[in-house]
Amino acid sequence: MVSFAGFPPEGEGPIYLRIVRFIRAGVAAGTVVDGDEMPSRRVVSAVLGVNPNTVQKAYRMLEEEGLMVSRSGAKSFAVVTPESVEAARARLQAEEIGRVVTALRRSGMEKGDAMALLSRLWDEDEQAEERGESE
Amino acid sequence: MVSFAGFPPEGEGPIYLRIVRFIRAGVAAGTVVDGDEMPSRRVVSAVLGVNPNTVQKAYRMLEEEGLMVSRSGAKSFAVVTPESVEAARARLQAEEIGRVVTALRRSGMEKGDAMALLSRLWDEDEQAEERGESE
DNA sequence: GCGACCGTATTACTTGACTAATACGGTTCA
DNA sequence: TGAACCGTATTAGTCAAGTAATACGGTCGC
Repeated sequence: MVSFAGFPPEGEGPIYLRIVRFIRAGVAAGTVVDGDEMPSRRVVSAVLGVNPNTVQKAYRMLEEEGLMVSRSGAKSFAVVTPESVEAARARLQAEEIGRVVTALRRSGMEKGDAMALLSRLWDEDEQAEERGESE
Repeated sequence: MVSFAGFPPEGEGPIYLRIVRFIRAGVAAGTVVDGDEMPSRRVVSAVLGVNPNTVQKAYRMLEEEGLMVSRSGAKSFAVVTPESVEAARARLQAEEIGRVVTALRRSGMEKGDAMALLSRLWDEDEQAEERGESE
């Protein structure tokens, strides 16, 4: 059974996305294995103190990513095929960054500048989120 | 006088940010020169069919970036110096990467992985161009 | 000085994202 | 079969961002 132990009580961003991240991290870390039973929406909602629909939203997203399967009325299970999961995520991420790489190179930016810019913006984004997005 | 001719009628994101981008692009492209008079909030609002406060929000942001100056009761003028041009271009580029940073962080990626991915994609894009490929 | 225009501040409306409340039908197993 | 659990759908409440409505005081040219 997939465990939600260690789920950060406070965190960044919407709850349902934090759930998605948590499971994805578990998959990436090997904590979640193929065929693992996922706790029901109601159980997770009780543990986290949120509404079952919030968990449902997360589970739906995970299902669309191919990381779990659900059948109406029955239990849900994790689907972990490391190659396809990693490949799919890497493709999405590469797509995102690829557009920017092309745009930045076209504008005459150097690789080192782009790296530094990414690093700085990453930290800023992190701090902004920790602060609650005000400025 | 800075012109809003060619302002895209439809576009992505909030209106005030599109205005900011439009002016930044003009500064970066040299269309807007130093000391250029900026059309008043009311004039721009009439041309674009939005509320003066929407323009005000954009102008305020441009002022904070050092791209224009405003005095209560008087006209507003563009400030174009080598520094401000560089600032405008940097802002445009930062916006590009900023979107990716948010997307990648939202997908649960670590900073180190993002840096590595950017580095790899940059090299690939470089090599693709050397080979004379087009997209 | 005074009218016309300017930038600015305050307040309220609209919309979408996020979450919750509630109800419905399917599956499982004694 | 029926009780207990499951996933799912519909609807409503909450909150922040974006935009609008309105009013205020400053600047400028006649």
